[in-house]
Amino acid sequence: MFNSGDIVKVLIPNVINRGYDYRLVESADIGNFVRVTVMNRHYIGVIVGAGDSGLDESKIKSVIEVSNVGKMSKADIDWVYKMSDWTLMAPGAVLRLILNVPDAFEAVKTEQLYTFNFDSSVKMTQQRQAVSDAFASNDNEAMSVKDIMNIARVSNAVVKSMIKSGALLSADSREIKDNRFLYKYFDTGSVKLNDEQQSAADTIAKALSTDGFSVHLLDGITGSGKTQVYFDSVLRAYNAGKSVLLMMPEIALTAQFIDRFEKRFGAPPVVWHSNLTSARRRSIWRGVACGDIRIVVGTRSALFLPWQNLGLIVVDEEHEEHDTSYKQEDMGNYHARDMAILRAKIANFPIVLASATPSVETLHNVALGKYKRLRLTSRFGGAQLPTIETIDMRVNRSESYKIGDEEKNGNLSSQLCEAIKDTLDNHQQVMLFINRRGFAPIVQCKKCGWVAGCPDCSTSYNYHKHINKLVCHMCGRMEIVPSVCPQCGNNVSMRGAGLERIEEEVMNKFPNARTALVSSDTIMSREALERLVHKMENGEIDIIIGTQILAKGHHFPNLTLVGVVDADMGLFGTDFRAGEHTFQQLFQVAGRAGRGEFPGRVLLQTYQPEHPVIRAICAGDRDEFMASDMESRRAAQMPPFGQLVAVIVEADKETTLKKYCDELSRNAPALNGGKIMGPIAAQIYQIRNWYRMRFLISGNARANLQPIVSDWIAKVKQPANVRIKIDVNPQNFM
DNA sequence: GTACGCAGGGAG
DNA sequence: TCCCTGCGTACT
Repeated sequence: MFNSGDIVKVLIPNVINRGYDYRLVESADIGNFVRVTVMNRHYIGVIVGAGDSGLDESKIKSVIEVSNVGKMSKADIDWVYKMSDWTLMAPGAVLRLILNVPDAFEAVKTEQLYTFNFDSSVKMTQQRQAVSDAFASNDNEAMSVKDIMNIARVSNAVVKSMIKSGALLSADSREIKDNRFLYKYFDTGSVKLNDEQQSAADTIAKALSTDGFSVHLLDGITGSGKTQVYFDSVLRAYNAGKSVLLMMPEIALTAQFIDRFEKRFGAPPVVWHSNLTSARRRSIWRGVACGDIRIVVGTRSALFLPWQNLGLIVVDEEHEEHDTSYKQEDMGNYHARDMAILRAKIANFPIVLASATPSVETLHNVALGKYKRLRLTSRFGGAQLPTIETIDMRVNRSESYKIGDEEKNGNLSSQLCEAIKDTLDNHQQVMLFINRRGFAPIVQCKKCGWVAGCPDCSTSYNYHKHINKLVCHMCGRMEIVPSVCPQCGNNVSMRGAGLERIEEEVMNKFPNARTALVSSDTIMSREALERLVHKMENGEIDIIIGTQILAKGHHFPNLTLVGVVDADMGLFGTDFRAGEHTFQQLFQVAGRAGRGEFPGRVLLQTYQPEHPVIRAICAGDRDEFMASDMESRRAAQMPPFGQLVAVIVEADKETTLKKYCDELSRNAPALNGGKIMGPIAAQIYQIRNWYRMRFLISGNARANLQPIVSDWIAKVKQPANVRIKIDVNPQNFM
């Protein structure tokens, strides 16, 4: 406890900051949020300890006020510094992840708010639908124009026109009541665990009662009942007075899941995700900060809520796919799973990882005895696993089709087409999986070979047919499609196959089938996805064509055929995780088929049926594949047997970049049992008009690479217009 | 991160 | 001479 007149160290977010000293004018404690000025601007910071700068008294400013909006726990402060050590982000930058709800400390502003008029007969466009979805995902709570624009990702013009047409109704600006998330949870007794589930639940219960750190891998295929097992743990921790965080992929936060939660606990969960209104965000943040909200179900950013007395974290589906599209990387380079484990370790409580496809790293830790594995083997309702076969595309060429007089090369082999036909004849549903958005990945001149490329990124443009534009999948830039080649004036052609081209082929070959397209371009919100799931369940769709967005967790009993148009796509990746990622993706996709009373069939179109990944999928043998993948990583000293740190250097001029990289190379430290590789051009050399080079630092599993890297970077003076991104344990190598 | 101050160069 | 721009620095 500090008193008026004491000098305290305040960590400030939004600054490359290790803490500044301020003088208190009232008493406060470590963890209190305080308002201070930095260069005449106001910031909310956190008291992290006694002041130690040794600066002259006259230079030290006073704390403006101590906030009464809860406190940050001691564990969270420790965690911020440990994350900083691990990721090499400044502690202030890490704190920003927690203090990213700027108006949590502001009085409620008065703004004109609007509600959605669900009775309006205004014509629905895709943009307007997105607005409708935005309201639906917040229970039609009144929103400001700014909130609507942010959440629905539409322009001001769309909102204005909807106000004018009466699709949006003016609501009063009102004070948000802060008590709407104060649910009481109890066991409704609606679920009876089977023996296997009960034994897993008991093991976690024991860990909870002994009050120490442990990691449990809840390992079971979809439908094996993992959710009810960890629900048991959630309730135990909650009843013991602890707070509980349930992390899951955005896409899995469905109405179906919320229903299950409510059925088990008598009230809905507090849900935290990226599309909340600012009022809701503030309310939940404050509720968690003062300990009123003790269970939150959310995406990985929920890890950064100001938790009080956190006593259990559940990470459902640990390897959340990174969206490789142009969505801005929201919070720097960290791995949510590892940071969650770190958090549990600091505060000494158990953590549960639930997955159908655990990562190689996690299985390695199981093998080392660091994590405890709890297996669920029986599939609920006795549904059978699907049969998985390959179609060798070297001998089974795809069939062409005609549009008007034009003959087009197809992408679906006759074997796959026949299987589709049989399935449709049986009045069952088909899923076609292709992990590439748009119509064609390459737009090229047939004569001179010119390829349409994004001027700001070193990638080619993708052609998107439904908007008839060229789209850069790196930065999102769009351009009109050239009618002729800008170099030689000849015709351009669309090469390669994306989702939309497959749709064209399907509609041509199966004109009577009802198709639906699912990708991040067509499904803008969870509500849109749920509408589609609904249609699928009601049998209003025969063939669903989609990207990996389809791979996760939906249960379609009448879906009996899954066709993977290009199973090889992930195999040519250059990094050591390519095999694992392909396996997990195909494994999850395959799991979609035959989840009801009819057996499922999965067909993989491939040019290399002998590839170990493809063979492992067909054999349905996850453990076998993981074991062999782990062996090759051991041989190559790749994670988890070795460590990697990527240092990406970016500059707006190539000369600056080269000069700085040379300087770094000259100053590269000697590494005992490791090496520094590079610089090489980053996998994507140019993004948003910045040039990029990459160093890769490797070391053995016990090496402590972070201090070596940070000393190295600190040693070389960094010029203006150079950015450095340090990625410890990188998941991809862009 | 970002505000600010200084140095250098072009326009008047 | 004035002002704009680019770069470097410090922020408690």
